Amino acid sequence: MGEYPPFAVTADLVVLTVRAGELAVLLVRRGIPPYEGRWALPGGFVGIDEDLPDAAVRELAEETGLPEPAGHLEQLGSYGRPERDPRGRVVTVAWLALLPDLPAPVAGSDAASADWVPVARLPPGQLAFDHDRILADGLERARAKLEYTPLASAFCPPEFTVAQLRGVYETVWGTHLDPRNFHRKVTGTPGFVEPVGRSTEGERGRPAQLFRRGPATLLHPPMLRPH
Amino acid sequence: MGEYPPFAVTADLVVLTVRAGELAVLLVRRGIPPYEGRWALPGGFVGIDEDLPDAAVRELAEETGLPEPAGHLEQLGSYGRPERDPRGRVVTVAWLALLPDLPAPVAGSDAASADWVPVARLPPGQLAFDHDRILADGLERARAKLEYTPLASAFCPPEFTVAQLRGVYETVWGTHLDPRNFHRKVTGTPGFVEPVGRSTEGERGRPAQLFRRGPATLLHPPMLRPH
DNA sequence: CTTTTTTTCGTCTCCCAGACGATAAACATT
DNA sequence: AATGTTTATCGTCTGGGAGACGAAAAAAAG
Repeated sequence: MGEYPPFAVTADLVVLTVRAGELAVLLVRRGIPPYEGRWALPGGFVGIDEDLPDAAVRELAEETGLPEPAGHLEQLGSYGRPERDPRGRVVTVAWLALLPDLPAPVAGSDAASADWVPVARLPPGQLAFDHDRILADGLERARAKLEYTPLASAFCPPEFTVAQLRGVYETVWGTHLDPRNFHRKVTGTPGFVEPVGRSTEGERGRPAQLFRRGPATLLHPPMLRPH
Repeated sequence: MGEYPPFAVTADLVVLTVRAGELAVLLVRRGIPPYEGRWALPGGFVGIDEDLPDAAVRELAEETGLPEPAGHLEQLGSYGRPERDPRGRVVTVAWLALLPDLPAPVAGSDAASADWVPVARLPPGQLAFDHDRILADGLERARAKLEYTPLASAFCPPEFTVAQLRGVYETVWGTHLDPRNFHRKVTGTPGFVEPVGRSTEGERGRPAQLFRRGPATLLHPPMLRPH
């Protein structure tokens, strides 16, 4: 067997979190050409003996500094326009990660500085390579998945309140949800959340019951976006 | 720049159609090692200057012999376990195609024989490489997408009846649907189908109104699977 | 002690899905 | 020509869930 065209394969990450009421994406400032000084999605080359999910997990750990946070990671898609990287023919396998707000600051292991950037304040067309499109696809995927999966809890710490979960939906969708109907829906959908037995203390207002993630993998019926 | 690990990149296709009341997938019989004599998904190497969707469209045209049928093509995902191809490190970008039943027989342009194989009669573990998993993922994607998109019409000819469309749902899902509720749902969902003004002739029973695809890209509310 | 804030429980209405009766319009059979 | 068979299409009824709110409960803030 013989002559295949040689490609480079990378793993790029769309890492999303909700912090301070805003949906934020993890970006790195590029220190070398091409696109020097521009924001880019974190990522890197896949090792020659490395499986694709392993490469994504490795890059995520390198970039966030955490071993394996209790978030969610799934393949988003592959992008390989011949001109997308001026250095050569590079196909990237993009991944979508949803993480709870990290208490530890993001310490980039390599020299490039990494930071959370609120997506609402990110002007389009500013990212390196075709990362604008990859980010847009990741955002759309995340918004859609909140409807029919319990993945909103991936943005929350292990124990959370219904109001926290509602805040995730409101931030990701950019909409307002009725607290009473949301409460009924979440607690009434089997397997979505499980009561932990304790309540919050020291917060404002009436203490809220604490929940953890339920075993459900699909929401039946789904949580529909308003309008 | 310089030293990236070299990969080969292929485009593999899960091409589905509904024929004779069965869901069938397009498979090729491999004529050379590895996996000689086994069924495999059609596919081939991506050209060094070729965009990924272009490679998929090209492979689809080569394998079906048709220029660009009125079906649907979307990226399914990428698969790249290091041991998935004994010839070397090959990452494949898999695509899902939904086509109407082709009047022309499938004439494989290359020596390998291609044929439609009903998925129900395909024992698991029989496909080359990791194509069993890719096929399973493609089937699951297709079944799920019928719920919230009008993509069932991609399995139909340009003009079709409500009963034909119902038959697609029933064979893909393997369920029975009530003809009256289905008719109300399809004709009542805006943008799903558009009446063409004519009716069928010479068929059994009362003539049925002909429809064509509507402009909707998403079904609101979705067509839910029973149970 | 009152006000404010937030959680949580109910109620009411509308829409939609599922179950199913009834009618319409063709062909097949006698 | 009359009748039966098949399939399409329209209607009706009922139950569950979503959206819009009212109201009570349980804490902190003033």
